[in-house]
Amino acid sequence: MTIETEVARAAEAGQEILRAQDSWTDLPPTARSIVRSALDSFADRGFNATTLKHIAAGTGLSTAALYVHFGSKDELFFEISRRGHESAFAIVEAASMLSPAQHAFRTLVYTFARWHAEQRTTARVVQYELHALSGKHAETVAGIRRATEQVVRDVITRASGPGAPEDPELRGVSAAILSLGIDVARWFVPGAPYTPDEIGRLYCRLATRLLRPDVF
Amino acid sequence: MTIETEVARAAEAGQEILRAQDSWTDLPPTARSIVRSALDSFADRGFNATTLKHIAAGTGLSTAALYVHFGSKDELFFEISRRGHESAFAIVEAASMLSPAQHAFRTLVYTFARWHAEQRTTARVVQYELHALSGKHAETVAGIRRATEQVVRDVITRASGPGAPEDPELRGVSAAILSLGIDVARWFVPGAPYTPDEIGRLYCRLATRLLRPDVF
DNA sequence: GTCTATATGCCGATAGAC
DNA sequence: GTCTATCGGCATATAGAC
Repeated sequence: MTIETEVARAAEAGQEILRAQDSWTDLPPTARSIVRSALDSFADRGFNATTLKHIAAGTGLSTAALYVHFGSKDELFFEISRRGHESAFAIVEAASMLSPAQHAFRTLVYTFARWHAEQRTTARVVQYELHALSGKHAETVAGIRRATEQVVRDVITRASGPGAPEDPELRGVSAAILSLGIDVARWFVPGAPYTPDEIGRLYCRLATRLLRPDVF
Repeated sequence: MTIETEVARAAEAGQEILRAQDSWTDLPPTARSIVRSALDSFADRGFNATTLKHIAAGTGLSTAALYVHFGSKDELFFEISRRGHESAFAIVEAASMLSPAQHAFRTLVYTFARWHAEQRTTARVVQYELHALSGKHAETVAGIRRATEQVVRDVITRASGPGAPEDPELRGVSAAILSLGIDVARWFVPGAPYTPDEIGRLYCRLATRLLRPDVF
């Protein structure tokens, strides 16, 4: 079994997982368009630089009309951030349940990286606008983040053993793989030298090098 | 020559490079304290959420007094961002001039990663507040960024050959190593499980795995 | 160079008509 | 549910005394 075959299998499984994600289909049309507009602005201006005027402009509504659909700017942001975090958790968890462990590992890396490219606006809000949350909102999101990171670490640990000498770098490797995936949301722009699929495949191969340089 | 010996040599060279960096010693004391206060606030609140009141509070001055030392909030920010970018460029360039190429590579990875941890406030402004720049300011900074990335890519290319089969993943490996270093500024907090030195050494080993899984 | 006082403008949010 | 009009507050920046 070559590495390329394994990567191809991971890519297929990852695409399946990403397809299953729906975004905001439960909301009525007006609320959904507000969310889309807010998400875009939060992603490329940041929370503080985004005004209600920006959000309203993307929908054709007045700023006053926004308050019919959301309680406040803070609550609108929280709802977006929370659902974004849940989405990231869901894809990671779905990958983690595959077997064998090494297939789960590769699928997780592929899916996580590709999500950060494909859902770049959501991912930016999720990863880079945490400071805009406070109090109970911040706690809720922090909980989801911890759960996500735990799943990633578990998958990596399972994939690295048993049957192989324990890698003393395991903790560091986990941190690096998580870090690589998240940072995609910072540098990726549509039309970049890589497509989301290519980023997923690339990181899948690189993660394999990081985890077990001797496997292939 | 073991990998550990090589990492130790890179760490030593990297510390030398970082020691040579001075921060704002050319500014008069009041201006320097304004910069320090602004830097702290920009780093953990972001540019837009930082008010002149925040900056002034960190210095004991009134908001009006700030204007004696800096033209505007935008110019103060630009000066901080520009010098931060120049600092990042300087350490990368210093590492790039070492030889042999593989020692330059390891030292660059060590230094770049450690800088993002140790100078975390500066690094956050540099890497995550680009949106606050516009016009000529944005262009100036973009130029320094391009130069920095070019040096990194060149070092990695030189370290990977000649005398070895060309790695088809070379571009991707460069992107990943740059990405890993930058993302340290996002997740690192003082007192984390790793010290800046440990992060540098870890990333030095991981980068070696990424570049040439077969070398050690 | 630093202060207090203030000009000016935009922000988030609300009131009330339709 | 959407609008126009507006409130109260805080932001950056300036004026002018010391």
